[in-house]
Amino acid sequence: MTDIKTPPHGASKLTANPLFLRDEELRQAIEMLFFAYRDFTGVADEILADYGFGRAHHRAIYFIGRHPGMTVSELLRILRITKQSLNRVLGQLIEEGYVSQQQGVQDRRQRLLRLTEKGRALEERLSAAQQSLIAGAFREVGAESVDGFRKVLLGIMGNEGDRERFERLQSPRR
Amino acid sequence: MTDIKTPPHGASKLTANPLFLRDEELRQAIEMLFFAYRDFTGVADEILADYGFGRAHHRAIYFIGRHPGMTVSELLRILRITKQSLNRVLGQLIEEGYVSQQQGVQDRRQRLLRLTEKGRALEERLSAAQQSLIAGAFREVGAESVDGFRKVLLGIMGNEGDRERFERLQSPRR
DNA sequence: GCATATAAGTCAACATGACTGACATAAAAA
DNA sequence: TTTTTATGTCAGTCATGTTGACTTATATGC
Repeated sequence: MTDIKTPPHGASKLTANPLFLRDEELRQAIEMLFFAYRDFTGVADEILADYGFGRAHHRAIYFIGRHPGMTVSELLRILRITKQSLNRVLGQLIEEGYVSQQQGVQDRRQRLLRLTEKGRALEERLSAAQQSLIAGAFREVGAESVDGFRKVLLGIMGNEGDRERFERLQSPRR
Repeated sequence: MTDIKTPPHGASKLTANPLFLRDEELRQAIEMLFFAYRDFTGVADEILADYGFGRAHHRAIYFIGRHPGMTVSELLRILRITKQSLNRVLGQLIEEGYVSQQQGVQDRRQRLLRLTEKGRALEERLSAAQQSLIAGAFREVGAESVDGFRKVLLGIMGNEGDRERFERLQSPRR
C-alpha cells in the first residue's frame, strides 16, 4: 500500500505506541487469567483426586453448599450443563453420601439439595485450599487492589443475573 | 460443647464479624472467578465451534501466536498436558493449515511452531473477542482497578516462572 | 376435571480432551 | 559409541460434556 513499513505484528515496545501498549495490556490480561485460573483449580483438583472426584463434582458441591435447599433446576441454570451431565455427578454424590435430597414442600416435584456432614467436610477442605490461595494473593496487595480485582471480574461477567449475586461487602477493617 | 450457640454456617452479616466478612469476601472471589472465567472462555468457544475446534486448539494457537518459533516441548511445558494429548490437536491444526512446523537450525530434532496466515487470522478473531470483553471491563473501571486486577492474578499464580512472563507495562497515557 | 406444562430422572449413543504405557526414530551430547 | 533428548505414534481408558427420546409425578391453567 504505502512505502511505510506496517509493523507486522509485534511492534517493538520501544515505539511506546499507545495502541501497542493497549494490545499488550489486554494480551497479558488474557494470559494471566489463564495461568491464575489453572493454579486456582489445580489446588482443588489435587484434593478431589483423593476422593475420585473431578471438577464437575466440585462445582456441584460448591453451589449446593452455597445455596442449601436449592433445586436441581436452579443448579442446572448456574452450571449451564445438561440434566444428563449433572445427573451423573449428582447421582454419585448422593450415592456416596455427600449430598442429600429432600422433597419440596410447596412443590413436591422438587428435590431440594443439601450437603450432608460428609459433604460439608469435603466442601470445607476444597474451599480452604482455594481460599488460602486467594487470601495469600489478597494479603500481598492492598485493599484497593482487591477492590479493583472484584470490579474487573464483575465487568467481565456478561450476565446481569450473575453480577447480581455479588452484593457489595463492607471492607473488613484491617 | 458449650451453651453458646455456634453459628452454624452462614453467620448473619448483621453480626459484622470480621472473620465472617473475610470468609464471605474470599467465597465471593472464588465464585466471581468461576463466572468471569466461564464467560471469558465462552466468547471464544462460540467462534471455535465454527471451525470444529475446542479449547485445546485455542490454547495451542494462542501460545504459538504469542511465541512464534517455539518448540513442541516448550508448548507442552506451558500447557502442562501430555505429548499425546497435544499431538491430537496440534496434528489437526497442522493438517488443516493453521500451524506450520519448521526444522530447528541449531537443533534439527526440534520442530519450530508458527501460525500460518490462516492460523493468524483465527488467532486474531479469537483474541479480538476476548480482548473486547476484557477491554470493556477495563474501560468501566479505573486504571488503578486494572492494576489491582493484575496484581491479584499474579499473586494467585503459584509458579514463579509463570509470573516472570509478565513484565510490568507502562500504563498507557489515557 | 382434563389438558398441558414443569421438575426430575433415565437410557443410549457419541465427542472431546485429558490420561497411562509402550515403543520408534532422529539427532544431540557425553 | 552409548546415552539422552525431542518428537511422534499406537492403543486403551476415563471424565465430562453433548443430543434425542422417553417416563413419572406433580402443578397449573382453562
